[in-house]
Amino acid sequence: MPAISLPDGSVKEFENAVTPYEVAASIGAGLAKAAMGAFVDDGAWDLTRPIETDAALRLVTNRDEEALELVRHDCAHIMAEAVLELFPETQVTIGPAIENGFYYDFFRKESFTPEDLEAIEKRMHEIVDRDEEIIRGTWTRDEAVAFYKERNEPFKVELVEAIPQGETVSHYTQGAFIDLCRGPHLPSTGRAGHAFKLMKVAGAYWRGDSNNPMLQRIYGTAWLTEKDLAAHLHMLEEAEKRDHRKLGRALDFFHMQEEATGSVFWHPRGWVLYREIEQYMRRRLDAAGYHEVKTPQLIDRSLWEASGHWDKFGENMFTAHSEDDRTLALKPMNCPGHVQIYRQGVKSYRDLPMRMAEFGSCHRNEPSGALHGIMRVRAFTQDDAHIFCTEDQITSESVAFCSLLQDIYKDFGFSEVRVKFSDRPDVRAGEDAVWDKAEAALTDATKAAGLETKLNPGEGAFYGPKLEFVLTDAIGRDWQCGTLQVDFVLPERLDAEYVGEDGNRHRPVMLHRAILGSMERWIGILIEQYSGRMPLWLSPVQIVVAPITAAANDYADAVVEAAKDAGLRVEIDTRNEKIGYKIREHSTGKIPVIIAVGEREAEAGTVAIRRLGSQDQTILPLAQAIAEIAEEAIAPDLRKN
RNA sequence: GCUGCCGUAGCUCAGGGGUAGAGCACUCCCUUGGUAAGGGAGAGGUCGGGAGUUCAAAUCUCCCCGGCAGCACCA
Repeated sequence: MPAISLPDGSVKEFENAVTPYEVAASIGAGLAKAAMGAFVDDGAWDLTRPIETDAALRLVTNRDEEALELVRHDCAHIMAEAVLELFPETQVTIGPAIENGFYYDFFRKESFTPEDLEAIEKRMHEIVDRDEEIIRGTWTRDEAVAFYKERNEPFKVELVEAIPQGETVSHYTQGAFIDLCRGPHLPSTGRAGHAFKLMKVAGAYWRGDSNNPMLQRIYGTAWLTEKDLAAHLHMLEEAEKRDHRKLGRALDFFHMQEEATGSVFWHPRGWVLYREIEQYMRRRLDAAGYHEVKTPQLIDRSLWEASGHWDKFGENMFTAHSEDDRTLALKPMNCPGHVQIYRQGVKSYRDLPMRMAEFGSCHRNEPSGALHGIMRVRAFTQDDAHIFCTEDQITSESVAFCSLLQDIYKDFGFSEVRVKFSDRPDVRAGEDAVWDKAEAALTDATKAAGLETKLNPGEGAFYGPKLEFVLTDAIGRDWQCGTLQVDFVLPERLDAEYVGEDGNRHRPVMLHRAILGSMERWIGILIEQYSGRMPLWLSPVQIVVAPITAAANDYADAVVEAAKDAGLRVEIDTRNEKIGYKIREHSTGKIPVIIAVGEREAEAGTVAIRRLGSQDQTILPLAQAIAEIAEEAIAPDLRKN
């Protein structure tokens, strides 16, 4: 006689086992209709699965976030059913709900074509219309193995065999389709609705391992309503327009070409932006007590062997050969170089912490499939620094770094950065006690800096735990930008030391840290963040002066001179075109300020200012206008003083 | 690197075994116009590269290079 307690605190008693649906119905017909799933004692539960003991029940209705996950997961099953109906020779593997939708991985010799996707999608709608009941059942592990062996489904067999002996596994049946699944699911296929769309097919390795066979993954998006679906598709369309690759070309910032795969040709405008960011960072680092250095591009392989990088990343390093038969490597990172500078002369504990920064130009032979615009390239510049310090200084240095990073991100307009905390991997160097210390120091630092972190278990570097500061691009892909890593290994390998207070030699700790990560990636993210409409202080061209008729050209020149004197980046457009044409062109060119001047302004000594994104114009005296714009164009760090 | 798709003018794209197309951009001429495209004329391409099939290849086949999406990778 189960007693079911509800979120409002009430308790309902039932004579026999009862399903969440029946509980809902006992409360009201409307609720029963809206119910899609349930949580029983905080575990996800099918609406039609009986509850046999006392339990806390929470119903999931179409208003709850969890309903969306149910729909998406059901869509995955419906897609698998559709695929099997249309292509019976296919083997199904795994198909979860994901952000914005779902996917299912299939094994089939022939590739799915775009036409196949259309047919599958059509069949999915039919399956929804059939409103097949979705029925939960259970197997023992051995029954499940036998079932899939008989069906000759090796992928499923492998999945089931990974389950411990003696455990019960659940399966769900809809129509002729049965799938091994933890659940829960909706009561019937009709409840999934029609607000879904298949998006793309792509390869994906079985169990995420590149040594395994490649499967075909079909991605779909699914929502509770058609309106939500349309909104999502519209959002994707809009996001595409913010793509930094598109905007980078359109705004004449940079280009890339075959002869230098994965490397950026910076155009004058893009380079202004780059330099503005570099200069800003340089000021921030100077103020934070860093010392900037520059280390060689080509370094003998022996140093990379000593650091351990040759062993681990040798295949991804570019090499050059000298006349005297030495192998030189184009530096893929700056750390070993910095240790060489550190090692010059004897260091005392009084020299620590020593913060060594470099805008380090690095080359890595990234796999071709990894390249992506200027976000993932083979030649890039890190805003890298290494802090050599004592173990006691780890926490304070980390705290200082985290707050510096946060402040800088805010200056660039990123108020929300996600932080991943990657702790000790299975294979690692260093004593557990050292790891305890390093992880504790990092944890303290993030807390002190007010950062919330998400644990990324076992994903730390082999030499230490790390923080990853992650930003998101226009269409929701994650990119690691900043990082902070605690390293006890390299100082040992490259023999860095200092003389302590006790007169003995000690190993310093190295904190590897980057704020922007790579200049290239940062600029890519920045372009997408602002849709190319850069803030005034970063904008390569801050003002375009557009005379309305040639009679105003002389006055326009005077305006340009005034702007230049105020340190502004200004261009003039004296082309024989109408003002409307010039406005349009410079608006699509994302120029933040357009100053139009005609004979009226020339006579009055004023300017007509039009801001990007606004239809309005403001008439101001020239000197006042320039002063106001110049004030606004001051970099955020200089503004603070 | 793997799977799939793609590569035609500066850009966006159409075409498709028999003389290479559009819009925008570009050049010149006319227009001096008051806030998101004034009008006209012109120039511009070995159809990513190589090999093959064919009387004939931008078009079909194969190899290579590059791009896109996802997976794998990311010191």
